[in-house]
Amino acid sequence: MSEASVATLAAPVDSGRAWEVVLRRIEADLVSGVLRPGDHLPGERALAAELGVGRSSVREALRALEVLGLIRTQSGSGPQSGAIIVARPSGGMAVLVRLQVAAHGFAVTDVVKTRQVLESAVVAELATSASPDLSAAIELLDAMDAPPAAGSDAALDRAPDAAALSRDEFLTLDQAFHLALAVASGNEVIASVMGGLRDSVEHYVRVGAESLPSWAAMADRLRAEHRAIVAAIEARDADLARTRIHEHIDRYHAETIAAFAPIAPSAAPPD
Amino acid sequence: MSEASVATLAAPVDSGRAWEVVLRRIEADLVSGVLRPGDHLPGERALAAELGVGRSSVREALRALEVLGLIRTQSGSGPQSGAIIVARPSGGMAVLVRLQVAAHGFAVTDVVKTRQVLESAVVAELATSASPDLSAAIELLDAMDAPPAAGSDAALDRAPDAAALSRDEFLTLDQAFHLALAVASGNEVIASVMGGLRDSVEHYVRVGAESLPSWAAMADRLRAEHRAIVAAIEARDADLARTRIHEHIDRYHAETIAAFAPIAPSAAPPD
DNA sequence: TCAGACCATGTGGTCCGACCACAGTAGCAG
DNA sequence: CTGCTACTGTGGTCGGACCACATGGTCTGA
Repeated sequence: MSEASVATLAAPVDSGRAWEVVLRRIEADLVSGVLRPGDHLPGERALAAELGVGRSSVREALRALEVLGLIRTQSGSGPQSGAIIVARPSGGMAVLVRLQVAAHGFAVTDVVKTRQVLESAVVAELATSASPDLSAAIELLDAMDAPPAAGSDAALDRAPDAAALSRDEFLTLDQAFHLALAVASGNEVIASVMGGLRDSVEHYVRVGAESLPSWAAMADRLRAEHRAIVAAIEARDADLARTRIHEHIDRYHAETIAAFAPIAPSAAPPD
Repeated sequence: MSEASVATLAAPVDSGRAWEVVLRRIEADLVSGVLRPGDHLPGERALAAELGVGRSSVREALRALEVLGLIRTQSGSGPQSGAIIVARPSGGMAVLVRLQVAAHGFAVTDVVKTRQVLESAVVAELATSASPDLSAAIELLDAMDAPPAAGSDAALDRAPDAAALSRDEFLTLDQAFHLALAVASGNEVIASVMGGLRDSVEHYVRVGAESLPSWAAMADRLRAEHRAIVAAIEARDADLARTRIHEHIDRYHAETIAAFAPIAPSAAPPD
């Protein structure tokens, strides 16, 4: 069975493209348990020889798996090199959603509405959960509050000016907070989809944030709303948590995206 | 213009792998509106020359886009050949989730839960909508009822009298019904995500359906539940609609997926 | 003996050239 | 005008070649 030099010998079922053969094989190994998260895939050359296809085809399949977030590749040698089955799903869904939004020009309002639906469910789930672990989310909130003089070693290199965090830093933490809630709810699927949706409108959010009359005021309100959401969860008030995060997202996008109204590609690339 | 062999001319920023450059470029064209659904991408050779990368790298990027369900490729010549931006967002999400499930990245229960969240929101939205257009969904329900005592060549070894539709036919219509509800709610993003999630567990559903003691009974119950959901929407009872579709999905998967695969409760790890 | 430089090895990343199968299309022959 | 054929362009595949990189062993000098 190691004789795989000629396709006619080892491939009774061709089933279309060569890279699909590779993909199918890897999926089969995944399902059967031969391959597990953390395992190394055989080298590209070995895989090609084993399956009787060219290395190019193997690479195309590997590329597909990589964008799906299933594997991670690394050049060089050593235990970290090669293609490794990724344990935690991350990124793939985000890329997918972002590209589909880009391709279909899905209305931003629909994306926002979907976020509301998902995040409402997340906080409601957390509020009705026995002992939700909000520590990660709360840590992020603390980081968003943190004045640079707080002694946190993470703020060592940051200039201790009046504005504690830049817009980008704040928005990154904000994104992480929302994601942390989803993760805390234990549903990786929702977390992944949420991440993708957020990514897909990220550009609009950041541009919109630039044109706010007062970013500091906005940040303050967001901080307060975040705390209120967590408080509602901790108070086991699912309905209140739903309402608060719904309005939180509503206002957030109303004041950023709507700020520069038409989504029209204003182009104007700086360079 | 054809001599763009040197990357320094057209690529001031290298940004890692060559195929990522291609991916980024296509995404940018998608976002900016240069590329729209239905459009043809430039040929692989042309794209390679334009971006100053090898054709292999272009192909890897195209492969990524293809598994993501963003493009469709076709050999030969003519208007249908080449890489075309796909109009309907279908397949990509299904592949992603299926593989992640296979790699133990996603729990099937999480996929099901996410469906419940999204579909509950959909029916609630429809129930509170002024004049929801359920005609498409109802047509599908009628088709599921339809007893085409003959003609259905798919019912080869099935009892031709009692079982009107084969399992596959029924499940296809079922999928279409759920999707029709999402489309009727007007949120394409939710519809797209829902479709992908449903597709991704389709395999498990079909296998599970094989082992049911009585498919006819199951089909009857599903039909009744579908009608009940529509009735709740038409009665403008959002809460009832939510409850009904939630339980509908619950039972559906409880009797199929759980039938052959003991799924560990995600929220309650044994400890 | 030990530390550092050095090279052999194996990995993915990339490019290139070649060939194939396929599907239209233009052109020719009838 | 009709029908067939050859051409053209597309993606699909393959094999080889080279690169950059990281590791691990070996060699050399102090």
